[in-house]
Amino acid sequence: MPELPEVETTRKGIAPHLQGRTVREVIVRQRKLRWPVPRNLNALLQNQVIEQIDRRGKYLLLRMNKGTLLIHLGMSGSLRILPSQTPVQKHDHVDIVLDNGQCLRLRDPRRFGAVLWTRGDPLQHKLLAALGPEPLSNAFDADYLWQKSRGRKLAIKAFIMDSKVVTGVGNIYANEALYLAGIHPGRAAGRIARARYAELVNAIKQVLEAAIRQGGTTLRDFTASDGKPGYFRQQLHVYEREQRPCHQCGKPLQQVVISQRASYYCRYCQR
DNA sequence: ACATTGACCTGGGAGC
DNA sequence: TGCTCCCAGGTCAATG
Repeated sequence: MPELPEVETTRKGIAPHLQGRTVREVIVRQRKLRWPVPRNLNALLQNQVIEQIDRRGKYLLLRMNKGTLLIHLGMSGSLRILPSQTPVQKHDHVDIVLDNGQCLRLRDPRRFGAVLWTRGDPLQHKLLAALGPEPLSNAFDADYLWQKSRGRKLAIKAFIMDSKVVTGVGNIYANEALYLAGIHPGRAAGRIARARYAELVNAIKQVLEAAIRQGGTTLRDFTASDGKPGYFRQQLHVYEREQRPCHQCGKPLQQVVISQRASYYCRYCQR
């Protein structure tokens, strides 16, 4: 489900409820996620103060006094702030109960998400250490992306969805950014000029920023931590719009599969 | 080093 | 109603 804008929307939603609170109890109902949830999570977290909530790519970082809880939402994960007595539903796997009677509840039907504990610098954790730059940071610019693409033969769409190249760009926003930049999603990454990478970097930043402003994209089931959907769907130009008219030229949009993922584009506006 | 594929899961919709 | 098949906001590990 969530790409960077949905994770950032979640972070903004939960942070005010968590910051400065003490963990009273952790309840784990299902340990089998993408990686096993630590057995002793309750013992690890109990009585710790949640100091700060950060995001790195699609990971949420709950920084506490003795370490950091890493949360990844996978394809179908969501986090809610609820009164801790709220009856659990199917796929509610983890509760972090706070000292004010509220709890942070993870729901994840497909269980591709992750909840991991790490001491020391969380950015050095195995899963985070190799991540590429944040797409909204200054480190992510035309020079970086162009340099990185030299000699690469894979499709540009797969290239920008590679978390080692840039982190946080998933299937929706890769499609949208390539449309805005006028680049065909199947074009080899190494055969795109530097000037076009400048367009692409701008498009990625703009589409992510706009989506964050709208609270993310709800296609099927994404909700923010308050249960509300994201409204960026109304501004999608190509994603899940095959056969519908291109917003620039009016001709029907195409759908193809690139690197096993559905890809949408305009054959006339994207080269 | 790079590119491709399979694997992990459940739910919802289409088609019969 | 119910079965089977296909698809879905991710990404790591294994394989050439």
